[in-house]
Amino acid sequence: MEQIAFSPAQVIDMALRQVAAGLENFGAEFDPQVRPADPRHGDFQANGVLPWAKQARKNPRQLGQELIDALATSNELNPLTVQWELAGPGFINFRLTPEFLLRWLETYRSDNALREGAGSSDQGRTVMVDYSSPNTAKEMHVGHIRSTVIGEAVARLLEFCGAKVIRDNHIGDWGTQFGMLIWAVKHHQTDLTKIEEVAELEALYRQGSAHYKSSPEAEDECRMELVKLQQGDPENQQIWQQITDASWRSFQQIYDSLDVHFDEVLGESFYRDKVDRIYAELIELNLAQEDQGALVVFHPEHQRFKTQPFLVRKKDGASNYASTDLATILYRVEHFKADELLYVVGLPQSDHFEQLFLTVQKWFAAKNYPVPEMRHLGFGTVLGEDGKAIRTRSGESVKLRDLLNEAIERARATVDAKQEERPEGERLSDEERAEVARVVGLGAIRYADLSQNRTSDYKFSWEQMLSLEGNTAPYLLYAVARLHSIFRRAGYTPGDASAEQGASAPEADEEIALARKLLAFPAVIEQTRSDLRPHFLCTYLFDLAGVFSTFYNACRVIVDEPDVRARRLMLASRTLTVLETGLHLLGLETLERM
RNA sequence: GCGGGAGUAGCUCAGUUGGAUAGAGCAAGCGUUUCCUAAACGCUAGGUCAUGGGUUCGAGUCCCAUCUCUCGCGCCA
Repeated sequence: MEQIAFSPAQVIDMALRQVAAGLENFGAEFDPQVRPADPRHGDFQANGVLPWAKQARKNPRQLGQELIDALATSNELNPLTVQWELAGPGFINFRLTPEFLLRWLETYRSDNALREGAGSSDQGRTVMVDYSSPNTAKEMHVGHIRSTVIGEAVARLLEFCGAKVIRDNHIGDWGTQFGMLIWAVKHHQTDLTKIEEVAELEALYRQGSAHYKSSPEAEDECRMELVKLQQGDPENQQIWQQITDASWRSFQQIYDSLDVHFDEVLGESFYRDKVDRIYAELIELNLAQEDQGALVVFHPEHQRFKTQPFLVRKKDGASNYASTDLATILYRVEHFKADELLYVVGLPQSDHFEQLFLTVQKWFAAKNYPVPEMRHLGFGTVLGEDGKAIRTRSGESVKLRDLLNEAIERARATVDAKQEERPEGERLSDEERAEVARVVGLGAIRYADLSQNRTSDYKFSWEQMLSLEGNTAPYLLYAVARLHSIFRRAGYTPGDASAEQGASAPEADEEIALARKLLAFPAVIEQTRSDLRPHFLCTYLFDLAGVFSTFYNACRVIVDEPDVRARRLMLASRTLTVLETGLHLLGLETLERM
């Protein structure tokens, strides 16, 4: 039996390339541009003939005809699994047959099967994802949610595609604020080991900062504490360590609730003894130069960076985030053998990363170090209802913990309201309601963030993200819960092969539409992976849930005809699997009841 | 001043890198439940894709200009 490929689009793409390579009017460099198509036209379309014809100054219809004729005689594609035709100005439309849809659905029946199917694309690749990155002694706020949530989704996606992923939290645990903090700790006899909330550290910081500003002598006192810390004074070192530990205990609570776990937490302090080598190599290679007392890198070939400096060492000799970021990249390549480095950091820092990557490329090339693929996964700002960066009424940044708690509370209110509408016997227990509220509330925040294009700002709206309608977590979670309910009632376990025994190929319009949507999953994963924009996956899951609802409304699943019932159970089961797999990739938990 | 990002339906947003008649959701209006979760589904209406030029078989997407908003631009990260 012929093997069923995970990605039909890829098979079509390869077949077209193969055929084109042997044709005089095409060639090996022909890119067929296979894309998912509007369902009216087919499952996939190849657009590549048009630009090719344009460049060759030939008639696109004629070239297209030549290509599909050759495809027909080549045996690259089996006409029993896929049919094609030339359309419009020169598109080639491909339509998968119902028999193939059935066989694909029989093959890719579980999360594991999907994982295996997708897992070849990044096999053997080591990717480090740098995300979340809070500063110690400071509360995590809304600004961290995007980095944390997007970073986690990206990490999961890459794992799904077969990469070895190293999650690294590059915390801000070194800097001038520690002078003030240490001073405050010493003058308030604080027991840092008892601290569980960063808020207490923030209070200390405010005291230290107030003192710092009170007089020139006070300023010197704080600065002295910083100098002692930097010189390795044991007492200050210990206080610093305790501040870091206390901060981490607090962060950990949030990470636990979000199910985010890091493989490494190598903050700025980790690299402080690794920056001297950076200075030395950059100077040796003539990449860096002294300028106004500081060490800077210019990029003469770059419009802006020929004059806008990349400042790698301050004039007082101290390192900054440019130097530690450079040291970090070297470490990630030398120690972790990373092939790809991803930075989930806000878009305002794009200049920094552009300069950073440019510098690394030149430096590594000159030193013959392997140059990793580096990408800044920038994201937009979270805006309040007024369209400005989100703040509390008093003008402070919104604490992440408060945000998460409020989401759960609001979800709980909705859960309770919905329960009232149900008959007595079908209501959830108090415990179940709490669980539903937790999953829906946290899911809503996460999904609202991920379903938005990463690079654009987005408006934070409780009403919208917790809405039961539209492209939201509650809608999708409900679709999942409903599917579970179907199987409970029918007395089957989702994915149970015996329930699907003897399934016939999809027939009704709604069945075919659902099957085709399910088969679009591989292409969506590819697209999401290549751009690392989770909202592609979100849009797909929302569409899938909608197509399923239409199917579910039109086609009764539990019917008498065995083959029809088997195929509908199979469609329902696959929808459930794809929805759950997708939501889990995004970092959402799913529910069996709600 | 230089540079980045953005401007698509009343609102919130998609639009797979130049492809087929620009799509969703909310809000508005109409309809569907003796039937597997109505937290659902179907239908209607809603557009000069900021503005003006240009490139070509073809532009929301590319190039130029203009307007508006926003964010960066030497010792914070």
